[in-house]
Amino acid sequence: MKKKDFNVSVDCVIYGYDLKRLNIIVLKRVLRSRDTNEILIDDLKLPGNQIYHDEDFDEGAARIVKDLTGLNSIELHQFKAFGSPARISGEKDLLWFRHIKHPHTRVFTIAYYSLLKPYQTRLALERKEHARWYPIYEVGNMAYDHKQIVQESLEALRLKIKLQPNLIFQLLPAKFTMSQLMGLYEELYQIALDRRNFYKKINSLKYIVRLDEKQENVAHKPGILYMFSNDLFDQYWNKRNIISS
Amino acid sequence: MKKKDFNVSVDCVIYGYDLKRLNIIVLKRVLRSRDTNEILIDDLKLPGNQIYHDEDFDEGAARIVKDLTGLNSIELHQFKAFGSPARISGEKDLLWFRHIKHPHTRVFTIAYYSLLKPYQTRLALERKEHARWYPIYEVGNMAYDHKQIVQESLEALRLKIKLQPNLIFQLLPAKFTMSQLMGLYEELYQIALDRRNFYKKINSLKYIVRLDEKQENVAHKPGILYMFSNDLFDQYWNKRNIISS
DNA sequence: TGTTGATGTGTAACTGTTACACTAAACATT
DNA sequence: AATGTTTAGTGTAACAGTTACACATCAACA
Repeated sequence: MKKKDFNVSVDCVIYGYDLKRLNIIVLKRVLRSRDTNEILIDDLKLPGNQIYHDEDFDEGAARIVKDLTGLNSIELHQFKAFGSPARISGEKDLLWFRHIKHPHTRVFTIAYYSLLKPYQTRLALERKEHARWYPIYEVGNMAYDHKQIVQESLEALRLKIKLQPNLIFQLLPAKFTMSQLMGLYEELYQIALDRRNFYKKINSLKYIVRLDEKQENVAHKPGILYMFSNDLFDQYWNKRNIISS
Repeated sequence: MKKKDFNVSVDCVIYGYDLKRLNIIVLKRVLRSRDTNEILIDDLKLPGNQIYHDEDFDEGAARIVKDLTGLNSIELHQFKAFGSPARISGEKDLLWFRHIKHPHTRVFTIAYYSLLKPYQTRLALERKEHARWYPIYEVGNMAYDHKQIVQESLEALRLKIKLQPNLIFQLLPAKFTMSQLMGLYEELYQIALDRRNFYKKINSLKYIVRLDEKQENVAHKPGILYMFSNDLFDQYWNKRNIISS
């Protein structure tokens, strides 16, 4: 790359599960005409920022999560760098760059995802960009190539959780029922699971411990509560077979 | 990032299996003192380059492989971006930048790995950097953070092949014996496998077909030759279980 | 007290994994 | 021609995990 007409940024796909649907945090991108006040752009983008001069990618991503949610020490997973020269070439994107920001430059972005509990999170709504949770399977077009970034983050997350199932509990409350865990698997992988087999499977995992408590105030038979133990996970988790069938 | 004092490059970890050891392509980095001709630096680095102004990461990586091996249409796998401000801070690295190249700037790199057959590959040795195959488990210190990049590429590759075992055949000749395939698994994962169980497992995979041929000119019982069928793989390959044990 | 709606549970067939030891084939050596 | 060397090829039994499948239970509410 000869001329330095480009920027490097970090974008985050932040996941949350509200016990019904899988959501991500999106920001609003709105542009009004200065003259007519007509809305020229009104769509969604991912939280992201250019990284600072002496900042690591991981630090940049942590800063974005912190600014947005106030949460420190959230686990971040870098999954891919996006840098196609064409990634900012849509009509709206060019318009946005022309009216609001710097002249259009090539923008590389290092994409991250992270997992958190939406009901324990207050979004920093004071920002002009109006952050909100959005059901991931309902996101339509987004700014730039952010739709693609979301899609690839989902694939990366699904894969990651197959390999490190402990991560899924970052999306759940500390105490959860079997149905809630199963519902999350069904939502994340968009499949239907058999309840009896699921119970059997989970019961065989030593690191998910059954508590002596039940759900309260539900209008049906209350579920038994379980919790995930990180210590037991570390103790029991072993690598799987090398050659997959 | 406020000042644009940085560059973006692509580095490639190119794997080859010579039926004995797993190798990667490395380049020599040599610096001699202008006055005394004393060797100041003599170590190894990964093939890599800054990307062109209008070039995709994938294109940049393809260009590196092409320049080095003459091979087109090699599959490339982006696995991580490295961009820590400290990644170029070793004594030798700073020396190298000072004497030979630009003033030291922050360098981001998008790292790729790819798989090829070393015995079908002629390295472009005319380059001053003297490319060569190097057994991966014997690489010592490398320039910059390249040792770490190699290590992480290996982990990414091991994972990838667990999930997409078809890729492993890119490292083998079109016709191979069971022992060769098993040897590659043993080398890649640094484990010992049981031959009978391995044979049973492989025979159960419909996409690995037994040919009516044997090894020739070997000083022992010749092995039966097998080949991998991409078509059959696509037909039979299914996703595995969601919740890993 | 009955209705509603989600929870909790067992078995049998099947599939894949593990551990384990001897014979066969080709070439090399004498 | 006989022998040695080296690697290839093969089966079984115990075990572990996966699948498919139907009915009784409990809490809230009307």
